[in-house]
Order: sequence, then C-alpha cells, then structure tokens
Amino acid sequence: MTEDTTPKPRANRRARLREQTTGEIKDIALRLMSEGGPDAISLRAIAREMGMTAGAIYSYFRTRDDLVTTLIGDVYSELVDAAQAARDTVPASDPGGRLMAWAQAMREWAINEPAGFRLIYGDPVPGYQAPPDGPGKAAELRACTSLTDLVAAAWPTAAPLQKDGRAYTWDEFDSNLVAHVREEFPDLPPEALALTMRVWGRMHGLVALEIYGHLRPLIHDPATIHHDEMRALVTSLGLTA
Amino acid sequence: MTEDTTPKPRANRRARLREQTTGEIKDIALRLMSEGGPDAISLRAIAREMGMTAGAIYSYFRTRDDLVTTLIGDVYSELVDAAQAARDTVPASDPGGRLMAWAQAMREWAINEPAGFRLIYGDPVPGYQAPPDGPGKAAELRACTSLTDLVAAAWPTAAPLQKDGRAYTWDEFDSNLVAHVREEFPDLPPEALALTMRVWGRMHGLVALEIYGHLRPLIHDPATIHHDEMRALVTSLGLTA
DNA sequence: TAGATTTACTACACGCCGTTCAAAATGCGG
DNA sequence: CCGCATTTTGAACGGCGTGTAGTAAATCTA
Repeated sequence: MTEDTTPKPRANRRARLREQTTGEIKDIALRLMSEGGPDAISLRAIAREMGMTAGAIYSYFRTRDDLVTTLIGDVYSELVDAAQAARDTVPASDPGGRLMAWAQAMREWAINEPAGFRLIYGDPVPGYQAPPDGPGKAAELRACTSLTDLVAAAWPTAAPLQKDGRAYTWDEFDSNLVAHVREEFPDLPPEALALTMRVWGRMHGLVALEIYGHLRPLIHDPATIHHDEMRALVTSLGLTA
Repeated sequence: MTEDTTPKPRANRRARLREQTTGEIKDIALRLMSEGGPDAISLRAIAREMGMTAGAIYSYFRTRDDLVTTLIGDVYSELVDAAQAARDTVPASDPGGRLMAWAQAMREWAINEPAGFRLIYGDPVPGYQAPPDGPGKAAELRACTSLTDLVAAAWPTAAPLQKDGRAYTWDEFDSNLVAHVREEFPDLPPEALALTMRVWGRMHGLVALEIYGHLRPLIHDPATIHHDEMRALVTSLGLTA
C-alpha cells in the first residue's frame, strides 16, 4: 500500500511530509490502541486527535484494514526484535538459556503491550481479515525462522526425546520456512520443524490465556507458572536453563 | 435470568412465550455468529432476522453485552460437555487416554465452531468486558475442575517428573478451585494445581494459533502436530496414550 | 366483568463508526 | 505567476448500540 516510487526524481518535500503524516497516523493509532484496546483504532478518533477529517486518512491508507495491516506488521516486528534482542544476551553456547530468554521476552512484551498482543494474535478489530501476505506475515515468518534456529540448536539433544512423534515430510510445511531451514541446517530432518511448531504453541498457550483474562482469576501470579512451563519445555528438549 | 418458579400452575403463557423468544434470540445470535463470526452478533441483525425492532430485544437482555455474556455461558458449557463426554468414553483406568480424549475433543470442537472458540477465548465483540462472575466464569471453573481431576489422576506418575518446578501454596490459587480439589483429593499438593494450569496452557496454545490462522500457512495439517503435542504432554505426565 | 397494571413492541433520536465523492484549499515545479 | 497534482473538507449513506415516549395487548385485581 502507498507504494509511490516517486515518478519524479525530486519532489522530496512532499514525500517527506507525506511520510511524516503517515507516521503520525500510525503513532496515534498505536497510542489509542494502548489506551483503549485494538477496538479504539478508529479512523474518526485518529482524525479527531490530529485535527483532521476522517476522510483525509484515505489519502494515506486505502482503507482502515490497510492501516491495521500496517500496524500489525510494525507491532509484530517490534515483538520479534525484542525477543531476538533478549535471546542475544545469552551466548550461543547456552541454547536452553537462549530459549528461556526468548520465551520470557515474549511474555513480558505481551504483558506490557496487551493490546499489541491482541492485535497480532487475536481478532484485532471487528471484521478484519488478515491478507495472506503482507508485513504481518513477514514478521511471523521471521519469528518462526528464529524459533526454528533455536530448536535447531537444541536438536542434537532433543531428537532422541521425540520418539513418539510421527514422521513428517518437508512438503507438509511452508516452502519459505523449509527453504530457510534446509539451507541453514542441511542435516535437520522435517521432524525438527514440527517440533518448532509445538514449541511455539507451548510458548503461546499460557500467555494467550493470561492476556485474555482466563488465568488471573485462577492464579494470582501467572508469571511463576509460565516460568515453570518454559523450564519444563527446555528440559523436554534435553537442555538446561 | 427468567427464573420464574411459576407460583400458579397455570397463567404461565406469558412466561412460556418469553422463554421461547429468549431462546429464539439466542439461537439466531448463535447462527449469525457461526456464519459471520462473533462480530456478526448485532442486535439489529438479530431483530431483522426475527422481524422485530432492535429495541425490542431490550425486553429480554438489558444490553448487548448481557446477551453476549449469556451466549458465552451457553457455548462454554457446550464445549465442556463435549470434552467431558469424550473423556468418559475412556475408562478411568486409562488416565492418559482420558486426557488425550479431552484434548482431542477440545480441538475438534474448536475446529467445528471457530466462532465459538473466539467468543470464549478471544475478544468476542468490540469493547466487550467479561463480568468477573457469571455463566461464563462458571463454565470455566467447571472446565478447570475437570482438568484438575484429570491431572489428579495422573499425579502419582507425574509428581516425580515435576522436580524443576517451584513450590506453591494454596493461597496462590482461586479459592473455589482450591476448595474443590482439597475436598476431592485431600492428598494432592498445590503443585498439582500449578501443573493443571500448565496443562491447560499447553492444550490451548496450538489450538489458539490454529483458530486465529497462524498455523495453517506454515503447516498443512495442524491436527498431526496437535496430536503429537498432546501425546508428548501425556508422556510428560508419566502416562501412556 | 371492568378497571389497573405490567409487558412487548414500535418509532424515533442521538452519537458513534467506515466509506464515498464532489468541491475547495494547498503547495510544488516550471 | 500559472498549472496541476495532491491533500483536505464537508456532507452524505448505511450500519451500529442505546435510550425514550407512546401504544396495544395480555395479565392481574377487585
């Protein structure tokens, strides 16, 4: 969306202003989302906040869903960046610690930005349909490849513990992900990719329940449980935290 | 609501009609939800479908959120019933099989009724805030106690495998749940309740990712992965499927 | 059976929303 | 300065949840 490769080599001021306004729209949208949840993202509210008319936003985003799609991409990138940064504070010689760091960062980000989590992993907004590709999917693929890397590092110790799992073939998975993993880790079997998905689900479950308010009434400090679960996850991969 | 214990054996025509209309509203709401997602639950759409005015519904539900709350309770009860029924097809002598049956039923229900899953575990509707108590919470507690029972049955074999978990105390958990478990299983330690939450999260994660469309693009058949993960879960409790 | 009361419903209004469109304002390049 | 593309406005359309006033029917009461 809004892919203008400036037919004229100059015309810079206009483009700069446009970019700035686009950024302001996104910033305000994110602020409204932080304050009132994803549903607070309304073109009219954004325009009101900017001293504009709702219709003016249509110069920057073709529709509200386009704006939401862009926001999802930004927010998801932010999440992946945070998780990767946390992971990289632990040396590669400690794969269990790196996985733990990733998981902890993921949960903490979600707790601090619950609306962002809902935006990415829930129904962001009534009637929104995520496009099959786009910035959101790109960030998700980035997250998934990073997670695959973590699982790959754990595979030597994890493989012997996955005996009850079924056999998998490469063509059961997304081709982009497969291309990445086969290039990066030529010796990795497809079962490792299946394990990656399972790890993802295991990291997601408790956080999703907590963000949507299903855990807090039942246990006072969900962080403890999450930490225990992630330790068990690391252990189940034959690693130590 | 509509708790009329009919003081007079007759003269209940009004009550009967009211109950029938209430049921019709809920049925149509559920149908609309099945067809168009939770967001399709709008008073105006329901009324349109019934040949009424939107305002008429306010005779049966104080507000739209009240209707949604009632629906959540109904749908959640349905889910728990289905899971319990599936669990009870497996003899109590096979706790691993019972857990597997529960998990499979849970996922299958979610796949067949994705809107229901979103209604329970996501943002059902823009701006909806679940009441701290109510039919939804009651069903959730029912699900949780059932899950606790399953974990309790597995505790003899699972306990020795939970060594890296932290110690817990009873007062960290919801008092209702604690009361149930302490009465039903006097020998169970609080760590078993923590394990229950973790099991819940582990059963929830992959299903949530799948329902919200994060798994399908990456793997063709999420069912296989879910099955493997649930088998690993059972194994991690020292049981066999 | 006649009157009083409760209930179910309509019609309308209010303010919110996304979206569209013609017209007006704006500002850049020549 | 003009021409022109872009940006913005303002009004409109339909849809939403929610109140309020009024009406007609069903029920209760005397």
